[in-house]
Amino acid sequence: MVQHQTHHLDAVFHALADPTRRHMLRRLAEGEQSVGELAAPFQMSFAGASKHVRTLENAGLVRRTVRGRTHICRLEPAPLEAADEWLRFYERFWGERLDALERELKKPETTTPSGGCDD
Amino acid sequence: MVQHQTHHLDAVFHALADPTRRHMLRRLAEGEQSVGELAAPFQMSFAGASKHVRTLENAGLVRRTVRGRTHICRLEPAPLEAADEWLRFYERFWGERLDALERELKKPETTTPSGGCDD
DNA sequence: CAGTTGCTAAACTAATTGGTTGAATATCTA
DNA sequence: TAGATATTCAACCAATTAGTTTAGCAACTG
Repeated sequence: MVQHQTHHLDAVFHALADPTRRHMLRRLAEGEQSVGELAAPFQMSFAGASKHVRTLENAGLVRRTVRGRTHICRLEPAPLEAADEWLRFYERFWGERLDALERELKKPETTTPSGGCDD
Repeated sequence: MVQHQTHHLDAVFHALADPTRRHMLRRLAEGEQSVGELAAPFQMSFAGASKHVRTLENAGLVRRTVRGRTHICRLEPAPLEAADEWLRFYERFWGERLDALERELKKPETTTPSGGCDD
């Protein structure tokens, strides 16, 4: 099983907390993109966009392959899955009836059903 | 239907990008907590923790009711659902076979199946 | 070879962040 | 009323961030 450490989530959520970077991920969902292609839609300087790609890469959301002089990026879904997993802990709070979940949660000392040390 | 605007996600993901705040949310999943109770487990100053609660509140993740001199916080799941919804767009990238999804994604000009203007 | 292209690196700025402390406010309690 | 409790507010600091510009480095192209 993949270890979802807390500082991973820090980086992942932080990377997602920016519209430019989220937009880049959406583009990458359509297929591989060079840094230049990723940067193109934005007003900002090329170097600026390149830094966004870098933070995505540092968060593990993007993997880069250098082919010639162009850097080809592709989506790395694992950290997104980790983030989703974290979020889904709260799934019962939406959708479900509230009184039902209150009963569920009042069961004493069932600290974390998923048994993790994550926060 | 709830409108999930981009700046909402900015604030939500940013709020989640901090272990202290994620920890607070976990505590709130067990039930209502006062700001003091939320602050207690942490080394930092009370005012510091109070600021974290505030950012959670600003992101819409926490709702506060003032009862007497204590502020009672409870979890507000809607933004978590919005974040999860955003993440689940990428669900096919994990779990699913990769070649299958490549075929799916190569369907030309199906920009965003969920039909939104979100990023 | 010279020039252009794709990209990173470095240095800088302005704004934001996470944290502190000390004071202010309001509520409960003796 | 006086004091303790629960909390925010304001001012401040150090570190980080998002952005810029300029320069540099490979790798293609003629």
